[in-house]
Amino acid sequence: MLDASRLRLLHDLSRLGTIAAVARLRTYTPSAVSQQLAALEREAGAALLTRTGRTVTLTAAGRALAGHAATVLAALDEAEAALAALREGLTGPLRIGAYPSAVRTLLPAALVDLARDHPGLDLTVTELDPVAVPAALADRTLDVGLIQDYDVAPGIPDPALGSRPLLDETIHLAGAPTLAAAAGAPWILATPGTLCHTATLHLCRSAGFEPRARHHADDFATVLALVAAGQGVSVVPHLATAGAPPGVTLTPLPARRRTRIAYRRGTAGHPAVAACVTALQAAAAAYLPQDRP
Amino acid sequence: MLDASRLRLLHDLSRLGTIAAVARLRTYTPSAVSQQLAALEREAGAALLTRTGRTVTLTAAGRALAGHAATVLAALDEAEAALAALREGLTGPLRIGAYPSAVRTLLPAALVDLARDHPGLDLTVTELDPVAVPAALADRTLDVGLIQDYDVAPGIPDPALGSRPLLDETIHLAGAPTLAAAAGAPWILATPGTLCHTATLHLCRSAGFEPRARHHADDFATVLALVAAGQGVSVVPHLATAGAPPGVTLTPLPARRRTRIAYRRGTAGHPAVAACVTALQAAAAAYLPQDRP
DNA sequence: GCCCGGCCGTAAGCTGACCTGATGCTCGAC
DNA sequence: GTCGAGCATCAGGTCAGCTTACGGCCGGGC
Repeated sequence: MLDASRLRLLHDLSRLGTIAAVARLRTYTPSAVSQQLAALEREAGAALLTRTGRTVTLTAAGRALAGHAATVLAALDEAEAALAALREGLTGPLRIGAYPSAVRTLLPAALVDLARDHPGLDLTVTELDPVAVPAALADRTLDVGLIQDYDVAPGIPDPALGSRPLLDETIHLAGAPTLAAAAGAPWILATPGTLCHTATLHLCRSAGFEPRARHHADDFATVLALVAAGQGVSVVPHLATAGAPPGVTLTPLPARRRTRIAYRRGTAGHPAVAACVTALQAAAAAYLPQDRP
Repeated sequence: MLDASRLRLLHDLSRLGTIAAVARLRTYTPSAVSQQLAALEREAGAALLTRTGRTVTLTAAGRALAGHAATVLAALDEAEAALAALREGLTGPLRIGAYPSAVRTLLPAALVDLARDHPGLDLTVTELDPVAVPAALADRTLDVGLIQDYDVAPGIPDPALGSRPLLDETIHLAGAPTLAAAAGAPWILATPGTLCHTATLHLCRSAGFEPRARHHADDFATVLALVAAGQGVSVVPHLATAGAPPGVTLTPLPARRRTRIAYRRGTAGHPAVAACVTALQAAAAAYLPQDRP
């Protein structure tokens, strides 16, 4: 019978690409991972990976088996979720990943609720960009994470993840009355590669111009402070406008940012995940009434 | 992470009922099984079984986990089937279970075809009653098995198994011109517990009488020999009438026996299983034209 | 062109998991 | 009451699997 922990290593390899990365993720030595994958090849009776250059790539059989490994791992997730659902109280670790502005606004209320209702839970919050959430969930570095989706740059849903809607916010232009007026102004952009950066680019390009970057800041509080100091213009979602410094003009734009709470598909039935989803949805509902377009 | 081989032991236990039986099936000592299940309980964080009298029963958590274990094992089956499908030639063991009359009639032709087309296959045939086939498939004692279903006593399909139709035969009364004439005659019955025995009982009872058993024989060739010797009457399916001794009157009855070829759901995509299914269906087609009602 | 760093595989050695066999207990049947 | 079946625990030996150490290979940088 194929070994599930070896299948997990293969599944990790199919996402990460190198044995060394898998070893770092699982806190093994690369040697151990290499040996386990070699054993899996023996079990499978087929070559699963080939050395290409100084790295390895999966063969067709390797890719096929990695796909089936995802199914097996999801089934194991479901089994563990079912066990957790049968246990008396909610206990154990729950690792939540969210982007900075959510950590400051939504998370505190949700964490208080969760800690009050389920004192046995061991909550850990990690701040990270939404684009890194799917990988972190697959890595089992996170159990729950907030992902985003701009209507101007819709994302493709990950088939390994389930998700529930959380927020649907208006995007505001900060520092200028209209997008046309902001076209020539200096912009405050996020670091390239983040979702925020690409969404801003999409927004400006669909308005017919390329933003001229002057400053780079990921934190919206920092961004708004720079705008208040007259250092440039930027776009911020509704959630970030709560504590905006006075004197910053905010103009709603015809663009929306949707936030969803995501989890591995197999853990959908896990009571801790379900409790976290409801707590976050309750916290989001407290913010929603302020953002009716 | 839950261990798949331990989950398999739990799954076995849920079907077999005792740790000793699981140990016999897996050729372990009961001590090893007991230790592995104890380790699974530690992993699961819940009591999975309780001692009741001198045996054990599953708790609610144990039953739930056993159900999920079936899902995990099916996913592992599918992964192995996918690997086998990618391999060059068909190799490896294929264990076929069938009832005696099929072993004599259908199997030889199918085995010849299979051995010719796939010389790498290691074919093993086991003679057993259809009622034992689902358990043997679940035990992994068999890979493919013939199951039966009388329209007078329809069976309930096993959700863990897939199947394909193979034969649909007329049942013949042997040794008497009509069922009414056979009511008072001595009967040759199969051993109680076999599907054949219960089907005969159903047939007689729906005709309004209880068959009086005189001889017990499971093999239809033996049954027909006894009928030819004037020792009693019996019912035999079409497949068994091929080499009937002369002088035995055979009367078609308004009852049919359906034979299906069954396999574990996860192995549906296994090329060896698929090849066996097609070979048996081809062999069955050679018998079918003789049995148009 | 050459060196260096990262990646992968193999060999050796040690720790720990796991199976066996023995022992003791409980329960049910005769 | 005795016996047998079933299960758990304990001691002991074996083997899988990890780490460490080492060598080969490729690609980028000076």
